[in-house]
Amino acid sequence: MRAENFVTRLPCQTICLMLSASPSVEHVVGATAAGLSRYGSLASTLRGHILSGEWAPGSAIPAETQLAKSCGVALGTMRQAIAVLVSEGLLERVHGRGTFVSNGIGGPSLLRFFRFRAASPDAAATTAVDEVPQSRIVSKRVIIAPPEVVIALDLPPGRRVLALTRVRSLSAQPCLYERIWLPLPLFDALVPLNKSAWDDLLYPMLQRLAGVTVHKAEDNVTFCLAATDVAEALHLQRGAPCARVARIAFDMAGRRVELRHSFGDALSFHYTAQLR
Amino acid sequence: MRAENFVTRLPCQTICLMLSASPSVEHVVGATAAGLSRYGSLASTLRGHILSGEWAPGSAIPAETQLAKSCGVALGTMRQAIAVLVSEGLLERVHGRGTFVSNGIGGPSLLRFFRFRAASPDAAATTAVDEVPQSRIVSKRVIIAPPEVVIALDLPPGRRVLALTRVRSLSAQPCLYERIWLPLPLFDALVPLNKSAWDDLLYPMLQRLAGVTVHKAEDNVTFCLAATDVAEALHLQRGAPCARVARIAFDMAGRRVELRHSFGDALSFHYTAQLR
DNA sequence: TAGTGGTCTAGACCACCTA
DNA sequence: AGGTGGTCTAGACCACTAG
Repeated sequence: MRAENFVTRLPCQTICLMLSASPSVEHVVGATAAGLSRYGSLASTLRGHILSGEWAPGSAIPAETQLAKSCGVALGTMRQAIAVLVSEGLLERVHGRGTFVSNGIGGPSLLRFFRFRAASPDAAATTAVDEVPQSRIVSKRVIIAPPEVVIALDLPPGRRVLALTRVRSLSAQPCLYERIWLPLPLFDALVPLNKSAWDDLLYPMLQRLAGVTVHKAEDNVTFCLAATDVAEALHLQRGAPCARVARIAFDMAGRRVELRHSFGDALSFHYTAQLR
Repeated sequence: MRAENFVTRLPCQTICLMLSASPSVEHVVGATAAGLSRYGSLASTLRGHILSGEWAPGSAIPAETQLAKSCGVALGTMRQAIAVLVSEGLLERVHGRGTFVSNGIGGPSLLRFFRFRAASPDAAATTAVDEVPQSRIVSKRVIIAPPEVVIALDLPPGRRVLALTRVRSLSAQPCLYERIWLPLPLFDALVPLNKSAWDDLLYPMLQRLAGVTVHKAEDNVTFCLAATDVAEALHLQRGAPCARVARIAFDMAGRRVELRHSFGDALSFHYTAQLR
């Protein structure tokens, strides 16, 4: 239970010493350094510390100078290793304060490209983005993963998932109907939760209760006609045009940790993306 | 020595001005004089060379060592400056060959997130992406920019634009109906072009005939009901559900150089985006 | 073989933040 | 004031690509 810095630094030092002491054998190592540059190996080592939870999300990692010294490399090399993880979004540097493990993406930041005209008559819509929608869990049950979920989350067949449906509202106006699938046993901790115990934002809950940090997501926008449950929840006619956003969320290790289908009234929906 | 630092800093700015050779780069000068880092100033200088056309898209820039020497800075500093432009997408480094000015984004790469189910029954759809749609210009005329275009392209009111409509087809099947607005006089060179003289891909034409490199774009996805012209072009019922992608394209200097509204059958449309 | 970018070092000093 | 990351130097050697 000792997550102290001194303890965590030892394996790094060991590996680094091994690499530098016998240059002729340095490519033999399988896991960390397989024909990699030195800063690449260091990046892998640091990544390991993050993924193992040794360095918790939000916490500061040791200073560059300290890391460089304990790994026996020049400062610039260690900075380069850190830069790799920064570009991956795993670390964040703050001038004068330190380098921190990323907290992942929050719920609101994922809504940033997902707006509703109804909430803001003008096209600017920047104000509406800041408003976090209220969420109400409609149903919650454990099921065997349906084929579509098995494929999207790359699960072994027969795996159980926690299936949620919820309605999200802006200014008490229902605007999104969501079906969410969370793989088990990863999210076992969420199964006993009462419907009313869920927060408005899911991802902070996943981090707090299951230790899973959502770090990346892929959205797929399509169009469909409202099924009965969608229509009822959004106060639409059955068969009304709907926008559907299918999202796959990834954790820091790149594992697929959530599939979500969000439905909204097609005519009051827009989605923005940057290319390049 | 502190004195040494001041001494070494002065000649750099002198040489940089000499390199830029055109005092008309006011956006550079303003930023340079302020408390910018040295590599930041160097980056601005390099950017000026690219935006002025002195370094043409696709061509190699001088070697790092040479640039560093002529600017009187250490190699590492020049590398940092180059890295800035690489991260902006203006430069691309190729190990062993050189550093090249970016050619911008091609037409196909902008279609990468814009796919049609009809063309590929299964969800993978990677094959269909490589297929470049055939384009047929339906109409072409010069008009005063409508209010929406004025806003989207940030034009002075009363400005003329070249307005195009075109139909794009995959395997002879019309799948996209596009309205395109190009600001004048920037694209005056395209005005006299015959309808049949247009290529399937617009952006390479913009570069070749008007010297404008499209470098970034922003897509906004919404849904609407087909107007008469859209419906006819796509062989749909009037009022049928349509996906609309409103795209604003930017050139290397960040100017808005195109507004485009692309319409497709909503039921055979999907759009993918990565978050973070 | 010559030229390019890529990696790495061992320092120095600067800018920023917190206490 | 003391710690953090940010900038910069002046070298060295390696890896890749070309003629």
